[in-house]
Order: sequence, then C-alpha cells, then structure tokens
Amino acid sequence: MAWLARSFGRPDYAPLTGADLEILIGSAELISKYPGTHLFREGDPALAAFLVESGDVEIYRGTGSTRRVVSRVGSGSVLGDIAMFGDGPYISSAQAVDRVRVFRFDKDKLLPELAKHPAICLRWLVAGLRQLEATQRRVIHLMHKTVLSQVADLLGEEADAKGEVRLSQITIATLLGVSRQSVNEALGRLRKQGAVETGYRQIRVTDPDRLETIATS
Amino acid sequence: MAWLARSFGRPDYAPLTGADLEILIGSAELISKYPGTHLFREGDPALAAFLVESGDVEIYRGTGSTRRVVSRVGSGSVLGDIAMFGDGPYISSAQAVDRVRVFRFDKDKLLPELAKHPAICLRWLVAGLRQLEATQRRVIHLMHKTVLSQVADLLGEEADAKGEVRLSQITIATLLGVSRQSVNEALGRLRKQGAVETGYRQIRVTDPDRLETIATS
DNA sequence: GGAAGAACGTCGTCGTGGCGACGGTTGATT
DNA sequence: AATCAACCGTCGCCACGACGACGTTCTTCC
Repeated sequence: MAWLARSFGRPDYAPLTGADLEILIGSAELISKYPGTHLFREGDPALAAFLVESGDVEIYRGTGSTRRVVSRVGSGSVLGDIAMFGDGPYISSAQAVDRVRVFRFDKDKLLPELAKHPAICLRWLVAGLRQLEATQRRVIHLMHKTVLSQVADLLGEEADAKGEVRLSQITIATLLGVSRQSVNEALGRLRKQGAVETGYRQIRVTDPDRLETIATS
Repeated sequence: MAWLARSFGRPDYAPLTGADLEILIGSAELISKYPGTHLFREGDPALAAFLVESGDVEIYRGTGSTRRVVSRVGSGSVLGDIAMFGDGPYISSAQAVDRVRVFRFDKDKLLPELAKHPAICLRWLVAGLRQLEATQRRVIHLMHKTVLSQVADLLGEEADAKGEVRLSQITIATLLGVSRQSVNEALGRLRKQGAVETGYRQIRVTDPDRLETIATS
C-alpha cells in the first residue's frame, strides 16, 4: 500500500535550521513522550506541528487490522506540518517508539511568528516544494520497476553504517507495497548473487555496489 | 511513464489570489507567447516562475523520441515555481499551444517581494504542501488499481461540460503509463456497460455516476 | 477521389507478481 | 526446558497487463 513509504515519513525533510529554531523557540514547547504514547492520531484536528529532537517516532496509517507502518523517523524530522498548514485533520498517526523529545509548534503561536519572519517561511516553502518534486521523481523511478530492484533500492537506503538492515520481510513487503513472498524471492536472488546475507529479521549488505547496480537495473 | 500526469501539471495549483496578484504586480511582467514557442525548457536554469493568464500550455519532459506530454494546463496555473524556489534547473519544458498570455515572476524580483509580504509566502507554502499531500494520496489511490478504474478516473476528470474527452487512446495510455491495448479493452468494457460512447479520437461520457463508481472500484 | 498515415479493434503469448498453503526455523516467555 | 508466536523458505495457481502482430476504419492532404 505505501510505496511512498519513506517519502511519507520524509526523514530528510528538515526545513528548520538551528538559527531558525532559536527565533522560533518562543513559540515552541519542548515536550517528552514515553514509548507507545501518541504525538497525534489520524483524523485529529491538526493544531500543531512537531520537530523531533531525539528518539524515534513511528508513522502509521489506519487502525486495527488495517494499521500500516508508513515510516520511522528520527531526530531533525518535521511531522504534521502538512495537515497543520492545510487546515485539515492529521493524515496519519505518530507514535513514540522509545523515549522521545520533540518540539511542539502550536498553530496559533506559530503562524503569527512565521508572519514576522518571512525568511523562515520561505525556507519552509522551499523545503516543501523540494519534497514535492522529490516525491514525484521517486515515484516515477520506483513505480513500474520490478520487486527485485525495489528491494535493492530500499536495502541500499535503509542500511546502517555496518551495512545491516533490521527489518522483517513482512515489514519490507509492507513498505514497498508488495507481497512477502515476492520480497523473499528477491532476497533469495540477491543472496545468490552475493550482494547480501540474510538472517532472522536481519539482512547484511555485503556488496553495496552490486546492490546499487541492481536497484537502477 | 507519467502516471503522475496531471499531478505534475498541477492544474488546480493556484497559490495566488487576485489580491496577492495586485501586490505582486510590480515584480511581474505580463508577456505574450505565440503558439509553439517555449516558456522554458527542461534543464535551463530556473530564473522565473509563470502564472498563466490565458491560453493553454503544454508540459512535457524529454526531447525527440523520448518526448512525453505530461500535462496541459490553462488559466490560473503556476509553472516552474518548484525549480525556481529549489535553485535547480527546470524539470520539464513548457510550450504554448495557442496564443498565450502569462505573468512572468523573475526570481530576483520576486524573492524580495515575498520577504516583504509573508502572508503571500505563507499562502504559497500552504498551496505547495497541500499539493504534496494530494500527490501522495493520489498516487496511492491510482497505483495498484486496475487499468479499468484508472481510465474511468481519468475520463471523469478530463471530461468537459458536455462530457466529451478529445484524446486518442495512445494519449490516454501514455498519460496513465499503460499500454494502448489495455486502454482499448477498458474503453470497450465501459462502452458495454453504457458508461461511455467512443469514437475516433473522442469519447463521450454518458453516465458520469457509473464512471465514478467504477473509478473508485 | 485517391493515397498515405493515423487511430482503432482484436488475438495470442508471456512475464510479473498476488494469494493461499504448509512445513521448518528462530526467538521469547515462563 | 517447554511452549508458543512470529518469521522464513518454497510451491502451485491465477489474474492482470505488456508486447507483437495484423486487419480495419477514419482523416487528411494532395
């Protein structure tokens, strides 16, 4: 379902610099959330945007059996701004996965402040539009590609410094919007080609270059 | 290729109101283009954004054999702002199809003006983010849907007041990123169900409600 | 009015990927 | 140590749609 996966979470979406933050600090509130608690829920009126200071936050859509994790974002990411600026309800839910500290920007405090500092407003605009363009471009890239290259692409982006990815095949399948079986088959091929090693809930990238080649098939 | 088709052209993307325009009129220039001339070309440095005043403009990507029309937009649409704000080159080309009048906003004149009027800046931001969200939502909707519902959806949106759509099957296929044969088959089924009548380079929607039902299958 | 080109209708073949099923393996819980 | 749930690996079947091919019909331009 969520091909856009990481586009939705927008982990690289950071419209605010340190200097901006200093200016805005007056209209923000640094709050702390325990694991499992919600920053906001899908459908709630969007009264605030959030900037993650530390910890990880899980973005998901739907509830119960239709619950789908869309992304997991960390420090520096901005959440909920689309809904807040757009005057609509939140379009996804955000839940803390561990101890999380976030800045909360209340809408009625933030908007006047933005009006006073057009430069920040402009930067936010630029970041938003850049994201729009990146999303379009990425979707075009991913779209009619084979599951194999999609998986390769995701592994390349999701791997940490040691080349490890700790995701179950089901999670990967959900993120890419394909079936678990297809992911399994793709991983099998990657393994046969020597690009990765697989284990329980864990994948190790052994040949990033080959992975990259396959991703751009 | 261009599943995003109309999202790219963003025909409903109108961040500027009449009042805004009056304020910005000083930094804009109303220019006129003959049919076939270009507003800008893919790859050119993005020094200006455009607001269509009258006439139609064709958006395409690629050149020569890879040229693909991505959208056709008319009065009220804004072009080139993503590239201009993002400091990159234009990501598509824009060509006048008939006599066209557009406002040209030069970057170095517009930016200072926006800094003076944060309200307009904010409105642009909101419009941009809204578009981002709409694109994501739309892609998710369209993506793994059957060709039948994609065609139905497109016809519903593209039909004019008389319910007519003047597009060849090849054009529709390109816009949706599917094969002509599949479009033909889908149209055949729609015809059999009495939702449309088909002719040479032309389709008449006879039952919009049924079309809508099929589109959201 | 005739020729060339574009668009339409239809067929068969083939690859990709979704889905259900089932057994084996790993990790967690007590 | 036993038990249970989650996860992995694999198989077969089936639907959707891409692609090539071919004949027909409609436009357009001499």
